[in-house]
Amino acid sequence: MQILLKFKINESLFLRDPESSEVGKLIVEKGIDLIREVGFEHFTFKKLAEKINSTEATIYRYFASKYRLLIYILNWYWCYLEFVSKMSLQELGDSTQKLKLILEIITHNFDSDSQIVDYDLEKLHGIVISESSKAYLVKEVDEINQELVFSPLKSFCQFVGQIILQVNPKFAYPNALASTLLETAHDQHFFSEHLPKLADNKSKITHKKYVLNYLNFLAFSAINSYQ
Amino acid sequence: MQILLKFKINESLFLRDPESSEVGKLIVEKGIDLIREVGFEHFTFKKLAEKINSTEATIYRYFASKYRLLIYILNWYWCYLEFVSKMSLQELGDSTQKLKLILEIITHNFDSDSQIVDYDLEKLHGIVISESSKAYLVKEVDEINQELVFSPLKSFCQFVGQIILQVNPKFAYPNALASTLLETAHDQHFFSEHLPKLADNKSKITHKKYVLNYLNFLAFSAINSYQ
DNA sequence: AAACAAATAATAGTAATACTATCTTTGTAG
DNA sequence: CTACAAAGATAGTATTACTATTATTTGTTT
Repeated sequence: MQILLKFKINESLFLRDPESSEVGKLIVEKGIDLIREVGFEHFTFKKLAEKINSTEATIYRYFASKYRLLIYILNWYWCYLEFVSKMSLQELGDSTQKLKLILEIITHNFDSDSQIVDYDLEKLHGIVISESSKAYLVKEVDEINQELVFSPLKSFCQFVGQIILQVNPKFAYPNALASTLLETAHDQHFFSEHLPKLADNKSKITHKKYVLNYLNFLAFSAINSYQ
Repeated sequence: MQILLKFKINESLFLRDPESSEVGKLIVEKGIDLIREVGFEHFTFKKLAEKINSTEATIYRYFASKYRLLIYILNWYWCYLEFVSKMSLQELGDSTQKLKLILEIITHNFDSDSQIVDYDLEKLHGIVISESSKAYLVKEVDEINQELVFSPLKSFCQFVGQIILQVNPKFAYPNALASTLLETAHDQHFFSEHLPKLADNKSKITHKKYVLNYLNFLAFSAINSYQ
């Protein structure tokens, strides 16, 4: 079975809905490729226009800036995370097992990925690891936060936070731990790959497996420690 | 007593040593102010030149790019962290107390700060919170890492890792936990201030105190959990 | 089939950014 | 007093992040 996911993305992120046309879809799809290839700092609409055989002006009719395109892409990803989590969790009754599954999804140690055909999830994961914090670590964070563009991220973290509370109702930091696990998943993947002294991936396991093991340890030692 | 700290910063980060002249010192000092004020994305050498009544060309004689200046500033900060940690820890015998003190230093809940007069540590802390991950989350990370510009960061994390091992010699993730604590200190401070739903600062305590409490909980529940 | 609007392509242009180059002035060391 | 290095003043280039204008294509209605 192939699944095509469509999420309602905050309309303030685009000028014209990229899902509404072929060029629009190309902008997002090849945008992901290009950001991945050159990094967000070197990514420009001009280069993207060349890649999709279109023009800068056309891309600007969809997105006001490359920054908004990045947040659009991340919004899609955060919606995907929450959707896949909720779908996969239905089968499970035990909240500990639920949290374990969420950590698998966060670290991309999860195979439902292969059935989803919208965007290349591997490339998307690469962007999320290196670029996602650039979405909020900006001077304008409070203004853009008012536009609700971080709602999907908050929503996902609060969903994870509720499952953490199911595991231990007395736990004092459900939202903080949820966001810490997500951020640490990105950081440790990046460190394991590029700055290995900031990680402890000694055995020759994959970066993903290493991160999954570490997150499991971190999450459950925190949750199960008596408050 | 007033303390003036001088660290040996990696020479590949500058073209001319900014410590060697008054303009050089101004570039770093007012650079910290300006990055703080406008954010790294909006920070330019032209604006900095105006602020110090000098010219772009002069700044370029010290630093090849604004990016190198940022890493220079972060290097100073990482050296400061390790230095202050090592100094303060001499008095303590208990390794648990040592780690607690390190968490105070990381979160800036520590008063030796006031005696140090080189750079404004509060402003520096602000930059570290919002901009430090931009130093390594770039496409060029592997090349610049070869220039050893991340050595002070790695050195500090490994120092903290060793103390973690003193607390629990069986602990499997000393370096990962050290880097996680540092990054989480920044993330949670930022979230508590700007995206509070990603944190759990319910009571009306300061961001710093909240982060300190959370880090203490996170660190010791991880370290004391049986491997 | 003609008429229409909407989207896109093609092109040009602007202000700001990230530099590089050159030439002059200034301050200090021998 | 000379020399020489640092800094100032000025100019210039390529790229970036846009905005604007016009022309062409495309799909839809009548």
